[in-house]
Amino acid sequence: MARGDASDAPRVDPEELWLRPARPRRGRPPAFSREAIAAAAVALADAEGLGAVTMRRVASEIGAGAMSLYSYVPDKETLVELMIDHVSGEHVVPGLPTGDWRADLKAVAHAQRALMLRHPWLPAALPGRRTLGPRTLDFLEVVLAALRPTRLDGGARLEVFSLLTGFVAGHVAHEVARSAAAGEPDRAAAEARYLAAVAADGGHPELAEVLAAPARPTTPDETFARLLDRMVDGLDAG
Amino acid sequence: MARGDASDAPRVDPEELWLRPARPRRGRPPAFSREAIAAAAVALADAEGLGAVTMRRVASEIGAGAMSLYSYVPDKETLVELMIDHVSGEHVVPGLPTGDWRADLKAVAHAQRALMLRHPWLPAALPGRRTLGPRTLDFLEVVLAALRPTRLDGGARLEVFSLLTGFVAGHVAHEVARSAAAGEPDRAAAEARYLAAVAADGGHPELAEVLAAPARPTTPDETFARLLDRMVDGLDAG
DNA sequence: AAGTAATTCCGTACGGTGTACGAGAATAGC
DNA sequence: GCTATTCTCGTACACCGTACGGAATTACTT
Repeated sequence: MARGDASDAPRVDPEELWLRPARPRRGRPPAFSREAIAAAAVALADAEGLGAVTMRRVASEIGAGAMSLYSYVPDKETLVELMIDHVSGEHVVPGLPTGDWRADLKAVAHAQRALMLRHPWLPAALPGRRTLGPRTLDFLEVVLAALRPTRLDGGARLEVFSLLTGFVAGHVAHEVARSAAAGEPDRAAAEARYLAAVAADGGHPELAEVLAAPARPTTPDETFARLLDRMVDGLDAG
Repeated sequence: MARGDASDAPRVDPEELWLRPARPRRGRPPAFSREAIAAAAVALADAEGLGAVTMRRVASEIGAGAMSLYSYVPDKETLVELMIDHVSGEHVVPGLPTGDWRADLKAVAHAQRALMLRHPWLPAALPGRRTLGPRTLDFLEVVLAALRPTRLDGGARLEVFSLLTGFVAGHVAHEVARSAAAGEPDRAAAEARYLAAVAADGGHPELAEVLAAPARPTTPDETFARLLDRMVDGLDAG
């Protein structure tokens, strides 16, 4: 990110954020809802990228004044948190757990990837993550249930969850960047020339060999499935 | 990231960036070097976080006017690229390959983690990555060499490299966030209360069980090593 | 020696960002 | 009706990346 740092922010209380009282008894009634705001922000990010998600932009999209958002959200960072949890509601995998934890884990990972391809800004937004929202916790719950047959202890199961999420996010980020680069043939060609030049200097024989070998075409789906299989099959059942 | 998007940027030619002519024949001689600029930016990011890295700040740190940096770098994004490649020179793992590719891969991953702990902004900066700089290519070369005994084809070896890097980055990002949160006991307590409240509502039995189980203390090093072993041991040689 | 082209240096300025502040508006309880 | 409470949002500020253009400095050409 060229994003700000994560080391000095005045974070928000997750209790305040996620389990807020249903309605204040007094005062002017809110004209919008966090749900609606999150939905608008997500739509914006989907259409124009995370960079287009601005307080002013989101507010105007929803028909509100710029500063009104701050009644619902203390921070822009929190808005992003809301967005993440909003889309997290989408990846439901019906029929889990099946008892075959490896298959379940793979199904979950495929759902995560589908979600991230649908919302390409997600992998980039995830690293700054603060707390897990309710939708994300629902998802966590499913993964933990799927991992029950492994007899891993609680901590280890949480680790596997974050390992899996991190893997998928990293992979999809790569995938998205790659497909974006493919849209600009000039740049792709320049990059290829650069790598070729490096390979030609003799200092990188392994790289040269890899580049020289004809890359047989594989679809992104196949590549992901292959890597995922490698990873999941290697996980020890404890 | 709450960072800008990666889908519409006017990228820079990697040839222009990385294999620039040694010196222009004419014109005023440069007062600084990309190396020095990158070093200053890295020092800044190490000390105050990636958010403190602004063009003006870096320039003043080096004793230059704000706009002078644009003679060396077309973009702020490119500056970050420079920073990444600058620190990539640090993770040398002597004596590779040994022939035991799993052990080599683990050693490499540990070196990567050490690097990222030394430069906590790195995991956050990585997702926007454009091209691989020379230092990073040196590192890639080592990993490819280590993977030679696997007889994986070139594409698969590149995949393993990015899988490994992504895994380490994701894990360290988590680690850094966690240790930052530990510095604010109020927030950590609030988060714990929030999770306890969610667990208490009965809708997340698996989560409740995990939270109820006493977490036996493990060091971050152990945790990382365990996850890494799980992953690497699972990689197929084939 | 003089001129010209190339390159770096950097002050100024512009549009855009997150958000602090505070004055108004709308509601509920007393 | 009064007051407390909450949402609304115009204005303002500091800061960001960077476009622009003139001054400074060098090397090549003549």
